[in-house]
Amino acid sequence: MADAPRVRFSPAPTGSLHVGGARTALFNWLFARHEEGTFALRIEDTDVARSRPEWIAGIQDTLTWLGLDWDEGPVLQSARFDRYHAAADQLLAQGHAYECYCTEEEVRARNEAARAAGRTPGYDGHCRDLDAGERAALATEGRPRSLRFRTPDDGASTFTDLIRGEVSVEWATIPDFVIVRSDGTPLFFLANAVDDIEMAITHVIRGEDLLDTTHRVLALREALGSTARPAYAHLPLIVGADRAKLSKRHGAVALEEFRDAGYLPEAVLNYLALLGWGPEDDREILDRAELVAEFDLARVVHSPAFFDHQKLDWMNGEWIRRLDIDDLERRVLPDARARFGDRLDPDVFRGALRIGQDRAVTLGALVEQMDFLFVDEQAFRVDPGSWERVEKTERAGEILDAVVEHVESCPWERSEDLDIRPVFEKLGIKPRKAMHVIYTAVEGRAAGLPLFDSMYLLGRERTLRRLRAARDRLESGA
RNA sequence: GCCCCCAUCGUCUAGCGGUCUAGGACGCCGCCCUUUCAAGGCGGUAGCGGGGAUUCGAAUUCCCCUGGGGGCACCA
Repeated sequence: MADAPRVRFSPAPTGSLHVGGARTALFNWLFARHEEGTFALRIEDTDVARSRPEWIAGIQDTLTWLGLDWDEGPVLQSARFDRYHAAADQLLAQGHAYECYCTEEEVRARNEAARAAGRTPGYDGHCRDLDAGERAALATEGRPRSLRFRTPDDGASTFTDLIRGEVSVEWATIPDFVIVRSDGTPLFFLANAVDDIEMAITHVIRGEDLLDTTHRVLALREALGSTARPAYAHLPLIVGADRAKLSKRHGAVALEEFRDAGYLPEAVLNYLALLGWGPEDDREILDRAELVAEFDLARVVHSPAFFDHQKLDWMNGEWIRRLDIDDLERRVLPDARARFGDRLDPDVFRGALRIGQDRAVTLGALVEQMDFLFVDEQAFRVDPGSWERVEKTERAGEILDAVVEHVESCPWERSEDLDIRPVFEKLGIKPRKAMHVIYTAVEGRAAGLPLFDSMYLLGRERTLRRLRAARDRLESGA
């Protein structure tokens, strides 16, 4: 067990957990569980200004919702600044880092000038080789002092990525970078390197957008005297419809949005796992245990994956169908209570779940579909688009009359009693042509829960009232 | 501009030199079922970016091109 792997998920708490972060967390977790290693949570909040405690809590809540439990942490980098300062002092003393007196504005201005001139941007080494006198002079001017890491002048940095194989880059193309801000706070590179060393991280699994930074972190580790190197695995990016890295402008990307819309954690987990990875066989629906059993970094694909909401929808439906009725009820109840309050009748609710489970896409949509059952009768409204269709339907009034007559007189013991197909048959109208009229009248929209059960759950009185209301409205042409 | 990564149906992917007239899934289309439909069943549409090279043989190996993406912050 000496070499049980240790991995970490290390988000920056500058927002809620989004799709890309969740996928990174998932792959780390799957790897740790499959290898029976350790999964740690580390919060990279070195950017104090942009980090917020509520985001830290939110990220933990979302991970918990997904069922991604961590064995260590959360380790907060903001509580470990002394470690980073010690490391910075060491690097400075050994000449791996130097004091830089350029202001942020100056550096930015020179970068922009370089870009405009068609030259490669990046720190130009302005303060790289100052002597003690020059440094003292700049310091007495009251200039801000940051610390920069001195990258090698020549040679190349090479590491073997578990997914991509050997990745190499010339040091000459990597400029010196800041490791301690002028306000004294450490930066990502430093904190990341120090913590990975101290936490004895063996495998770093993260997004491909960090591929280039790996060279810098590796150089830092070496400068800090670490002889061990973690294995790196850079996951392909998740992209939007324009093939660019997924972000807010692509729509729903925060996991909380999916949770609130009624996506099941099982489905989200399952879908995310299949984004850039898959088991050896053809299975698409896999539960947590199956994912853990099958997970293998070697099977992670190399190219970016498009986040397909449609496939997620399909998968969510699959997972909803797999729930037993008690489980389904437990998951939907809070939302239904919030929506319907006291009007929520438990028996009717359960009945609605039974008939709705078969075709539900999200829990949220399912609750919305049963709105007509719990709405205050005065507040019952018909969807305008559906009503338009009713108005265009031939003999709609006649159909309503006939159904009213049927509902008035038929037995009312079971939902089967409410089979109104014979009514259509008598009228010589195909149910498929005009059934939507009754759906709209009773449920308020053309597409909804199965009709006969719905009418039965609604009760004879309310069903009749709505049918008659629709009849009257049709007549008055309102 | 420079550096890096990537490249099979619209999308997610299987494929790791012959068994590929390229398989599965989502979507889409059609048909069936049916209580309209957003469920179910059956079927269909659709792809190896281009050019060289290696080889008896290339989706699979190598090179070039093209295309896409990522990075180049006192963000992470």
